[in-house]
Amino acid sequence: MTDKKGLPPYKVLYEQLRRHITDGLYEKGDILPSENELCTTHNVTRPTVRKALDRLVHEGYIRKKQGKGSIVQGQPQGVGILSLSGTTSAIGKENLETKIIIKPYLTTWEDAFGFPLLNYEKEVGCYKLERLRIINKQPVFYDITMVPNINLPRFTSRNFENRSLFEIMRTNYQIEIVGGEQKLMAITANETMQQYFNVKPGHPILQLDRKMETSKEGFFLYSQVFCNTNDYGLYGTF
Amino acid sequence: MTDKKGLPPYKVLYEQLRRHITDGLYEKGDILPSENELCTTHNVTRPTVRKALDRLVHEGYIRKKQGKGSIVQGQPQGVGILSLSGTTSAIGKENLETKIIIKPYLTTWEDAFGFPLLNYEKEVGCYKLERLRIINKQPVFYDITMVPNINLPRFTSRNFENRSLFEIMRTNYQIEIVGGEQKLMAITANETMQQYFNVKPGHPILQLDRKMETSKEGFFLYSQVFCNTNDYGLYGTF
DNA sequence: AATATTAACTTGTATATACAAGTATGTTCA
DNA sequence: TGAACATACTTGTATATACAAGTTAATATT
Repeated sequence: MTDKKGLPPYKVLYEQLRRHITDGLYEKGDILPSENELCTTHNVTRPTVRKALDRLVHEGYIRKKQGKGSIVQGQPQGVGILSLSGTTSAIGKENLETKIIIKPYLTTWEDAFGFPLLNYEKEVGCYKLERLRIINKQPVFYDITMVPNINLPRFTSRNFENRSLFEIMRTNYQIEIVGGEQKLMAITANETMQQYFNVKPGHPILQLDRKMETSKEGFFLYSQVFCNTNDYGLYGTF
Repeated sequence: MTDKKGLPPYKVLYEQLRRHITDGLYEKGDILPSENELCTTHNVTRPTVRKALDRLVHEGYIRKKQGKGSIVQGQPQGVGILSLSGTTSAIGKENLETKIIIKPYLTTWEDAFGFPLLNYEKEVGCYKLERLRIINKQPVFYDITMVPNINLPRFTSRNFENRSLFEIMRTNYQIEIVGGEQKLMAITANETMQQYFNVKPGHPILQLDRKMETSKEGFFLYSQVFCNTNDYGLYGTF
């Protein structure tokens, strides 16, 4: 039994619950319908429901308590920029505004932020996009993302404003980020950053170079994130 | 069916496999016995085996491939300073030298780096120690650690030079770090850091405030790490 | 009225089974 | 010899069921 996209039921349920949490339909402290209720409403059995819930637990969306239920934790603070998810889920949608500085365009690789590239990646080139993330009217993240040019229909024409790249990958191409590696360092703002972040020369900036592994074998995303941690420190759990 | 410790079978299996990997019985690239084999050798059913394997996958010890098997990944490199372990395992022991600046001493809490303290923690006070970590003769980490003063026999008299705090906790007190939360930000070096790291004023420094959860309920460790990422960027996987 | 008990929930764990889907290997046929 | 196929593995997903264990609230008892 699969939905139109061919997703297995447990993923469908996971997506729906996850969506309901990120959309605020369930708020922090709320209790999800019991496993048995979810069984009947979604016409699946308990192990299937539990598989979906396990994932939500793992990613920090909910917490389970025996005898009580599944308690919504809200935006997964456990899955901040330092672990699995992107900046959107690290901060919470409400106050996050994403501004596209450079729309995705097809180009050749110069360098993947120090990460070695596979041969096929060099051949096909990549999409590159630059974004500025603004929290409560204040620019906090400036990131450059490189996506290898495999078959991603209509990729450049999609709307990236206020939508997470991860979300677009997941919902439109069924590609999920399953892990990755990252390098972290503290630097001082260069002229570009001084302009974007509206800070003085010498201002400390947190730099994050990431290579992200996806559910599609051999397909990686590369990004470089600059973060003004003056007002918003990065938060994560492990 | 439980073992002497009352652990459920899936945890017993998990512990055993995990042990075999960390002990080097299985090496990177090896393929674990198939799920069905593990079923028969451990007298459990497949869902139980899969539950144990799921955990190993999640923690990065193995990786599964449909049609092939469970491939051992070796020691989870995903456990760098940004996730589970301390600085020692993030860098590798070889070139890391630890210098104790202030030996552990019993004191009262001023503040746990912004993390809220439990009442009992405030009452019992804490051990505080300061260390400087030197890589290839170059100071890279300066950290302040606070350990609540529960019953830790001979804690202040132990030798912390060139030994990880985590290792001491694990081997001497059977306390393991099981998770935690952290805040990250970029700052500029203050006078103390300028001195320790031998850098100029205005030098960017990476600051990491961590609260670590242990296997002992209600027992947390707190630390603040300052890192000169000029030559050694922090590296981690997720 | 306050307390102890019971019942009805919740999640946690485990079995037994079935089929789908990916991988590797051998076998057959041209 | 070489390519196509069949087979026997592997993990992935799902059902149906059962009981244990923790939580909550109603009920019975004192």
